[in-house]
Amino acid sequence: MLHLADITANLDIYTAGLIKRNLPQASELLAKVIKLDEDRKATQHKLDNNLAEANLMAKQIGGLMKEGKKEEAERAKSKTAELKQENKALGDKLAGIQAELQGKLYQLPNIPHTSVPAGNSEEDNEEIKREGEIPLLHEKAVPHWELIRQYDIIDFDLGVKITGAGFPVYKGRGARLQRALINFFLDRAEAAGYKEMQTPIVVNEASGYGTGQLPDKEGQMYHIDEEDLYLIPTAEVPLTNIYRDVILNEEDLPIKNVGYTPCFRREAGSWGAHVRGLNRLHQFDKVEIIQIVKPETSYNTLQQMCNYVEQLLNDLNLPYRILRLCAGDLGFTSALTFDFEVFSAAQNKWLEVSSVSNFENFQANRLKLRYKNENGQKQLLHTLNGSALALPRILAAILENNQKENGIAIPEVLRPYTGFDRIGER
RNA sequence: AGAGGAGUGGCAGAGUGGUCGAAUGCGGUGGUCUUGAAAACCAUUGUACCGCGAGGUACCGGGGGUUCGAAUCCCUCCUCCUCUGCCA
Repeated sequence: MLHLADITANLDIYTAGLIKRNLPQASELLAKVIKLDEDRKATQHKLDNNLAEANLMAKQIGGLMKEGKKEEAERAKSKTAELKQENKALGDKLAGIQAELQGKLYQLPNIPHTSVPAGNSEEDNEEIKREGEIPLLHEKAVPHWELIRQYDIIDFDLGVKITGAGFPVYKGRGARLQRALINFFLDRAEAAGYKEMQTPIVVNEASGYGTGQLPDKEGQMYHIDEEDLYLIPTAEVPLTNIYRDVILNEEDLPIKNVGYTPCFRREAGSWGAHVRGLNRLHQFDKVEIIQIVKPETSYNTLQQMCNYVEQLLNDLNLPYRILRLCAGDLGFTSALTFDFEVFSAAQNKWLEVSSVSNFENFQANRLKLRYKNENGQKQLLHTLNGSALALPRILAAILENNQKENGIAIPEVLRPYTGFDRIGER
């Protein structure tokens, strides 16, 4: 959520930022928000004054009662009725204004960083780096959805039987390989100074609002009606909401946490012929890193997190490219996002496996996540996160890129985790 | 899940209708004393909003209600504890 005082102080920047986000009516939207805030202040001021008066009268009545002046007290009481009614109306009005203001603010996305290219769709994303060699596959090479059948390591039909489409069953060496990747990612993160956290994978509404999945993306999350809870679409939600309503000390910073969780996405409407196999699932595993840092260091941190992700891809020996997302493709809460895509050779396709973002204080403002600076003032922090990494597409790329005529070679770094160096015929 | 009990400031813990934003203790911060430290003593110490300021308002688990007035009474939800039941 954008910070109201910041908007007022830097109206031009915010207007331009939202226009870049393809919100041509930004100026009117912000004017409305500012107007609402002014209304809020005026109404609250009036209500506060009235309440002060009512408090005073109540005290006087109390005094009169004590002195035994019952009649005077009764007379004073009758005078409060009108004031009370007025305050009730003012209170309702204030609540209405606040709800409307809150609603408007919730609908405003974060403003893009200056380096974010203009654009409407993924077509306009800027490729800033390409690394690694695209493997030459043998003649009979096939996409991963063939390979998993051939080697019997992932079973979509079983998933359909148990649950439905998009919930695969990992079997034998397939399961082992996935577990190896999870452990590899967690160990690496820990070595890089991230603290491992195991969180709930079901969250309440407040958490959804805290990181920005709610109010507008509820269609993307599975909802448990009975308890009014949501299945997490990413570990970002629980990992970051740990710090909701928290005031940190300067020496606690930076916060660096990592968590492995399953993630659940309804992906309503995004299914199609181009999405096959492991490319898009309703349930998938992901290791997520988050950082909470002082505002002035957050872009260094973003770079550092990108370097970290890059190193993982290098170590897995996967060809990848890095994209700077354009304004139109940028997530609602993000100021700057780098997407990492690996090349899955048999599909001849780039697959997004990580998204590393700086949210600046957008989430922190919703979360009320602050720290006490050296002057004792409370200041909003910056939050960042990144996938490190998302499992299924990494798996797809490993399977496709490393396929030989007699099996699939396991990347060196994973062998200590898998305990085998290839996946062969069943 | 059923029965009972409880949720108060960083922590512990008083307060059951009116000078209570809240006693007291611990902790924190500043100071006195000391070569230094400890102890002792003095002062100070919640959050948010409005206001240039003086100051005002709200907050005693969340929401609603009764009352001139609510931490205190009522309703409701949440959480924790004890006992019973169930269970990985």
